[in-house]
Amino acid sequence: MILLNNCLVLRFNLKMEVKDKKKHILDSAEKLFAMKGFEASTVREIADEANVNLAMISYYFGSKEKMMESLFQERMINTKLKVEQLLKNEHMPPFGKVEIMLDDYIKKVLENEAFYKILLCEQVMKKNLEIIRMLKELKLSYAAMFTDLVKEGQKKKVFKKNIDVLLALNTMTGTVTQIIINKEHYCEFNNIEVLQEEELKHFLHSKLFDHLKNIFKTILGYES
Amino acid sequence: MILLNNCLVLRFNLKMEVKDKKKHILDSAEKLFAMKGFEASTVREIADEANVNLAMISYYFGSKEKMMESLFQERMINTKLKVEQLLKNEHMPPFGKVEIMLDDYIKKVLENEAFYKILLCEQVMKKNLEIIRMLKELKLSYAAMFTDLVKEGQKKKVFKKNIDVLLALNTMTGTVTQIIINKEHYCEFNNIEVLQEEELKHFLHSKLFDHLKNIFKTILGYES
Amino acid sequence: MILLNNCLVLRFNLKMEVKDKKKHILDSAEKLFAMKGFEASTVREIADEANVNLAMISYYFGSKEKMMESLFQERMINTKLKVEQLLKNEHMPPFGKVEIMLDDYIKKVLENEAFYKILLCEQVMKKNLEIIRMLKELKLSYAAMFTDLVKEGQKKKVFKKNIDVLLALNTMTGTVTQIIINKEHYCEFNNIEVLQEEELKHFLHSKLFDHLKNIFKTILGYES
Amino acid sequence: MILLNNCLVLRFNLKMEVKDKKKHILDSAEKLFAMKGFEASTVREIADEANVNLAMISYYFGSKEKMMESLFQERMINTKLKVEQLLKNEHMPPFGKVEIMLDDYIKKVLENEAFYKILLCEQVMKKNLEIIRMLKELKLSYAAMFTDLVKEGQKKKVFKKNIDVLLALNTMTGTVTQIIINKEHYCEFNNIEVLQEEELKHFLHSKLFDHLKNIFKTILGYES
DNA sequence: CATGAATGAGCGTTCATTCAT
DNA sequence: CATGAATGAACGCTCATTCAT
Repeated sequence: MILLNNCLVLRFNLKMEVKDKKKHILDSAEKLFAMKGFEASTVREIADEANVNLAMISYYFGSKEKMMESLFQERMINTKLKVEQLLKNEHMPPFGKVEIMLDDYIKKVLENEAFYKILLCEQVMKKNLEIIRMLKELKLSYAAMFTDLVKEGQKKKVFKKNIDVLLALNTMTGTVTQIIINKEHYCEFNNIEVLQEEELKHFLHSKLFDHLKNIFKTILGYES
Repeated sequence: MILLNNCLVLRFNLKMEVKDKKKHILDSAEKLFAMKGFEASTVREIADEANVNLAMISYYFGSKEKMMESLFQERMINTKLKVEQLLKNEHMPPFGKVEIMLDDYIKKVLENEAFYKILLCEQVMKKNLEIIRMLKELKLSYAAMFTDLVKEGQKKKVFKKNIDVLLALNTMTGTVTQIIINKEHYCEFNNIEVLQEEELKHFLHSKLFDHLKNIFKTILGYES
Repeated sequence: MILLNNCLVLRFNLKMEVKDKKKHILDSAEKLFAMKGFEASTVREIADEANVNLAMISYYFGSKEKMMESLFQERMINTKLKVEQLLKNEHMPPFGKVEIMLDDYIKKVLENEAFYKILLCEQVMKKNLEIIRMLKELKLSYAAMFTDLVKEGQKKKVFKKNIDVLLALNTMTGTVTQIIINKEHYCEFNNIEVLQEEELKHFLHSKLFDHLKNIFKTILGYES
Repeated sequence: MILLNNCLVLRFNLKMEVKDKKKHILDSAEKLFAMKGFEASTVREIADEANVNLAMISYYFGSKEKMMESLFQERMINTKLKVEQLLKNEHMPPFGKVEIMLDDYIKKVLENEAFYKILLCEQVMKKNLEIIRMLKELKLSYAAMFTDLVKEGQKKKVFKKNIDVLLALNTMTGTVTQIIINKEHYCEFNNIEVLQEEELKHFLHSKLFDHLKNIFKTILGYES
C-alpha cells in the first residue's frame, strides 16, 4: 500500500484518512485553479479531478471560497517556517544569507508553480479578503526579515547604504514569477530541447539563481 | 459636444460613432476585468458600467471572449508601434536606447495598470488561444528588438558578452508588474503619505527607472 | 384571440403582455403554494405549471421569495380598496354594514381559497418579514374599520358596550378558514352530494353567512 | 437522575431510555416544525436542537416524514383519551359538558401551541396521507361526540333544533387557532403589557372561554 | 446596428438518506 | 441501536447568448 498513490487508493476504496483526502482535494483544486483560474474552475471539475463526490467539497471545506482559503493556509505554513529560521545562523555572512534566501525562494516557486500562479492572480483580483490578509502578513514578515538582513550587512560594512528592500524583493519575486509564466517561451527562445520536468527545474533554478545573485550584488553594493 | 464626456453623450442619446462606442465599452470592460477578473465580470456589469444595452455587447463583439480579444488588439497597437520605432535612431548610444526602453515600458504599464493586470492573469490561465498568440508575437518582437540592441552594444564593445536577453526582459517586466500589484503595500512600507494619483505614478516611475537602470547596467556589463 | 385562454396563448407563442405573463405565473405559483406550501413548491414546478422558462421567474420577480411578495401585493390590493369604501355609506344602519362585511369577507375567501390557504401558513411561519408587515397593516386597517363600525352602533344604542372587536373578527376569519380547510369533510358529514364548484361555493356562503350573522348578533348585542 | 433535565442527561451521556430519547427528538422537531414549517426544517437542525447524532433520526423514525407521523401519533393519543371520557358522566347537564369541551379544547391548544400550528399547516397542504387519515379520524370522533351531546341537549329540550354541529365546531377551532396565530397582535391591540407566558395563557383562556361560551349559547339556543 | 424579453446550460450549495464500522 | 463520513438528487439562481421586433 505504500507504493499506491492517492488515486489508486481512492479507486479501490481503500481506507483513507480524512486529512489525506482533504489534501488530495486541495491538490486537485490547486491544479485547476492554476490552469483556469478560481472562477473558471467549477467544483464539479475539482470533484471529478479528485475522484470524490461533488458534495464532499462543501462538506469538507464549507464552500468553494473557503476551500481556496484552506489551500492558502496549507501552502503557506511551510513558507513561513523556513523564512523565520533563516536569520538565526550567526556565523553565516550576510550575502550568504541572501544567497540562501534566493535559492530558497526560487526552489519553492519552481516546486509549487501551480500555487504561485494562483497566488499571482489572487493578488491582482484582491477579491477574497481572508487571502489578502494572509498574503499581506506573509509579505510583511518577508520584508522585515530582509530588512534585518540588510541592516546586518550594512553594520558589517559589506552592503551599501540606502537600499530599497521592497524594490529588491519585488525584483526577486517578479523575475521568478515571469520565468514561471514564460517557461515555454524561455525554452523555445533559447533553443532548449524539451527536457524532463526535473531537468528543466534544475536548469531554470541555475539560470535564475546566477541572474538574481548578480542583480542583488549590485543592489546591495556587495563585492565578493 | 467637445466638452461632453462619454457618459453625457450616452445619457442624452446623441449620435455617437460606433467606433467610439466600442472603445467606451472596452474601457468599462477593462476596468472590470482588472478588478474582478474575466470570468467574474459579467456582461451585464460591463453593459451597466458602459451605460449601454446588454445585447449590444454580443452584437458589437460577437461574444464576451471576442470582446476580450478586441480589448487586447486595441491596447497592443500602441505598444507595437512605439517598440518598432525605437531602434531606428542611429545616433543614439546603445544604453541610451535601453534607458528609453525602460522608461517607455514603465510609463506604459503605469498608464495602463488595469490592462497589464488583465494581461498578467491571461498569461497565467492561457485560456484564450487568440490572446496567447498575440502575446507571443509581441513578446517575440520585443525579444528580437532587445537582442538587436544588445548585439549592437556588444559590437560597439560597451556591453559584455553572453547576455541572457530574456532573463533581463523578465526582470524588467516582473519588477514593474510586482510594483503595480503591491502598490499600496510599497507605499505603506515606505511610509509614503497618500499621494495624488499622478504624483504617485511619477514617484513610482522614478524609483523603478533608477532601480532597473542600475540592474541593467550590471546585466549588460555597461559602465557609464 | 379573445376566446383563447392564457395557456393557449403561451402554447402558440402569440404575443402576450409582460404584465399578463407575470399574472399568469403568479396564478400558477398561488396554486402550487396552496397545494404544497411555499418551501415544497420548486421554481421548476411553478415554471412548468405556468408553461414558462425556469429562468423567467428570477428574471421577472428577482427570486422565489420576492415572487411570493408580489403575489401578496397583487391579491391584497383589491382587499384594501373594498374595505375602505365600506364605511362611507352614511345611510346604512350599523348591522347592515356588519352584514356587508361578513358577506364580503366570506365571498372573498371562497373566491380565493388558494390564496387564503397560503396566507394562513405564512401567518404561522412568520418567515418572510415583508409579508408579515403587509399582513399586519391589513389586519390593523380591518380592526380599525370594524372598531369604528362598532362605535357607531354603540352611539346609536343598537350595539352593546364592551365588545372585543378582535375576538369577533378572529371568529369570523377563523370560522371561514376552518370551513375552507375542512370543505370536503363538511360536505361528507352533511351527506351533501358532490356539487358543482359554483353551487358548492353558494351553499357554503349561505351557511357561513347565516351562522356568522347569528354569532355577530350575539357578540354585538344586536336585536333585529 | 430525577432532577436532571433531558439536556443534561444527553450532555453527560448517561443512559437514557430509547423511548425518552425519541420523545426528546420529537419535542425538538415539534418546535422547529411550528417555527419554520416541515419542509423548511432540516433534519440537521432537529438533530442539533435535540443534541443527538444526525443519523439517529433516520434510524429511530425511518424518515423525516415518518418522524412527523410519530409526532402526530404521540400528540393525538392524549387528545383522543380525554374526548372519549367526556360523555360518560351521566349527571352533568348538557351545557356543562359543552363548557368542559370548550375549556378542554382551549387549554389543550394553549398548552400545545406549536403542535396546533403544525396541525393547521398539515391540514392545508394535505401532503402526508397518513396524517390526513389520523386527522380525519379525530375530527369524526370529535364530531360524533358533539353530535351525541347536542342530541342529548335537544332531547332534554335545553338546546334548539337544527343545529349545524360542524359549523359550531369550526367556529370553536377557528377562533382559538386565529388567536394563537395573532397572539402578539391581539395583545398589542388591547394594550396589554408583556405578560409572563403563564399569565398570558390564563388571560387568553379566560377571554376565549367567555367568548365561545357566549357564542355556543346562541348556536345551541341555550338559555341559562 | 438596437433593444426588451427570453432561454438552455450550468453554477455553488443543501438536502434527506445511507454506508462502513 | 450509534456514528462520522459520504452521496445522489435536487435546489434556487445566474450566466452569456439569442430572438422578435
